[in-house]
Amino acid sequence: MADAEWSPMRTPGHYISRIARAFARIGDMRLRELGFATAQLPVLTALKDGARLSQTELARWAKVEQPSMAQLLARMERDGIIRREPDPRDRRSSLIALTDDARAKLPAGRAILEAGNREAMHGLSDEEVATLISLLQRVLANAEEMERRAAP
Amino acid sequence: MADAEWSPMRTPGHYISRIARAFARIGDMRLRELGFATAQLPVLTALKDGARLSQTELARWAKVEQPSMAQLLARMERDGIIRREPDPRDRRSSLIALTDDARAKLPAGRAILEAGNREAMHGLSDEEVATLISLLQRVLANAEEMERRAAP
DNA sequence: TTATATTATATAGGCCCCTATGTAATCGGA
DNA sequence: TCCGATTACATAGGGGCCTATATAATATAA
Repeated sequence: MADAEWSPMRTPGHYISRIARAFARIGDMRLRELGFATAQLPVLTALKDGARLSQTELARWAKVEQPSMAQLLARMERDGIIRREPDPRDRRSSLIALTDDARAKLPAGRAILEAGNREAMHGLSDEEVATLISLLQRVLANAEEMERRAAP
Repeated sequence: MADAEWSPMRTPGHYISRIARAFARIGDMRLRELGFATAQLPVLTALKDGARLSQTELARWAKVEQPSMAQLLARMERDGIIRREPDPRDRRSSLIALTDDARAKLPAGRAILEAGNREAMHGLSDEEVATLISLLQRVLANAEEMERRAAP
């Protein structure tokens, strides 16, 4: 940061950040015709078989904070992707389910995403993809450990 | 997306997205004491030796769109990190430079980030880190190629 | 030299994520 | 049973990224 030799632009973190943004742009562009977005994927997969989950359960599943999920669900409800039903067991909570309309589009969405993933891994052997996933899992575990130590 | 077998949560893209968010949270938390943020790193490194660059040059260097850089620079100017001077050669443009105050904090910021990078790569051999970087570079190249083909 | 690109910023509008905090309902133990 | 702790959700405020579009200044070509 004060030395010409050190380059934070060639660090794994910076590559990861650029790839994350690029994947989001590409996925969102391709899913737009179906009315989906990449941020919705965890919700769509959690609810795909007709399951009904609470907002908190969805937030935990998607690994985002509760207010992030609240906003995402608000947009998805506005766009007709999900529907809320009161939870008979807990008056604080609602159960969230996919609309039939959204459910009907899931197979097309899945096809788009699988094709995108294949393109993104183009030129990498199966073994290299497995290596990449394994290294990413280890780095993610390190990051989570760093956060755990900072805020127990 | 409609099949119990397929899990978009175990895809390289999703791991990458989670790592990117975790790194940003950790880096921002640690840099806060200096008044810096991870999004500012490309700007800080580009200007560290007293260089003066335009907004467009900084956006290209940081690999973000021009309005993103405009907003980032507005926050950095508000926070006393950068200063704008009119460009004598082009009245549309300003030249952006670090304040002395920000420059004085760069070595501390660099130390924080280098320590964070080491922790994030904990348990990975030098060779594994090199492999990870190489795989990420190839995936990033694929992603950029996908965007180039979609919008030439 | 004048009309036409092209370029540098600015601005508007939106998505997605975060922290901090408030409110209401539920749970658990004295 | 009743009260304090926990839990579910809502809301406020902000960072950071994006696309689309407007405006002004510069560059280029007929």
